Amino acid sequence: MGRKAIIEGDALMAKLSDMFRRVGYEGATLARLSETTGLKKPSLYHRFPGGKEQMACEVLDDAGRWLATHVLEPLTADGSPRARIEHMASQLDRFYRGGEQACLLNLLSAPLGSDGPFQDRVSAMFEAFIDAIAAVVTEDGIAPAEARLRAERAVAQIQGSLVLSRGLGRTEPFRDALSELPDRLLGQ
Amino acid sequence: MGRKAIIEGDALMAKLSDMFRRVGYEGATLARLSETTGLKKPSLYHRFPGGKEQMACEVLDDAGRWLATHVLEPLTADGSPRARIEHMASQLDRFYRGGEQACLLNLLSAPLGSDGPFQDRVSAMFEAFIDAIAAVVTEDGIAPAEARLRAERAVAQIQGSLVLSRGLGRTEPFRDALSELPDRLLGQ
DNA sequence: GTCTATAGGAAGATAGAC
DNA sequence: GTCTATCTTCCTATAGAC
Repeated sequence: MGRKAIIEGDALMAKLSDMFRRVGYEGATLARLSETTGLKKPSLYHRFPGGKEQMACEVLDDAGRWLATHVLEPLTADGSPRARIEHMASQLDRFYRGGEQACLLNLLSAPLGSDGPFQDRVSAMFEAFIDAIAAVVTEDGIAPAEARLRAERAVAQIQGSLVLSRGLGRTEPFRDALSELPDRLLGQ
Repeated sequence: MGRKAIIEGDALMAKLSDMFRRVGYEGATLARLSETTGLKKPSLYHRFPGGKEQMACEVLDDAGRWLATHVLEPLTADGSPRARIEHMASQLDRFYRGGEQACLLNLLSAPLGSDGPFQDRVSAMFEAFIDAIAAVVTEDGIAPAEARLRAERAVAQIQGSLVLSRGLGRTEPFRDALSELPDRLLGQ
């Protein structure tokens, strides 16, 4: 029962993800990534031969899997559309730590018109998020085009509330966005 | 009528602002700032003795003045609340180049809980933006607390639509957010 | 699979000539 | 007020011992 000397897979990815979400891609230097994980730089390169870019890609893929498993799949489960959306809101609250953690999709987005190494992953994750929400809204009797519009607006609202929470230094905007989510998606 | 050899105040600030909005604070290296302005690094330091941090501060202040003059002050002008909000939307469309330019307030925000050199400016600008919108909504007969909530949501929607537009590589989310703005603020 | 030590280059910033 | 040349620091990345 001795304490693990070396960080393992899940905890490692969590530490890396934390850093990227806190200071962004450029701000996440190898020195900082090394300090937060307890692994020296050559050890990080041993696990991620592609360096920082590979770390960010794997962190993004990890977040994508968490999103799919804990947020999107439950949207197709049993229960009323409203109950499922409320469940999604509570999962998003965990995902973003009550609004204290920024979104990787914001921090790793390339400038519009260019294409950074993460752009395909980012846009695919946004699309998957929007599609899953739109499906539930459609299921509740809203026309598909209107449902998709509402889903896009909801995703934007969540992203923007995270930006605003960070900018204002308080998490109320994020928590308000979550609480407003069911009515905004299913209203009238 | 000879061409100016050296870039002047307004054009200089525009170039710097462009770069910060495209690649963020860390991505805006002095080499890039030098290339885009046509001024060598020592010339930039001559004009901004505080270096990159001062450049970002002045760019932020510049944006704050533009926001106050072209977006917020017209909100207190003549005309119906709806007409003023529609005018604000068209000014925001210019400000963000139809959704193609990111927002400095997003790119220069410090991690929640810490306080970067721009955090005071960023939160003050967000507050001013929210206050100005809330005042118009209140003027239209909405209770002050509800008006402020709507204003916060609207600012978050705009910010998030910019994030989403960048992530998806298309500007529809931003333009949709602008068109939805009047109804969302003044509805029922 | 981890480490110490270091290479090689780009970063922010400055000295001093013109 | 601009420039060439340079400084120091920090960055990503690797060599090679254990």
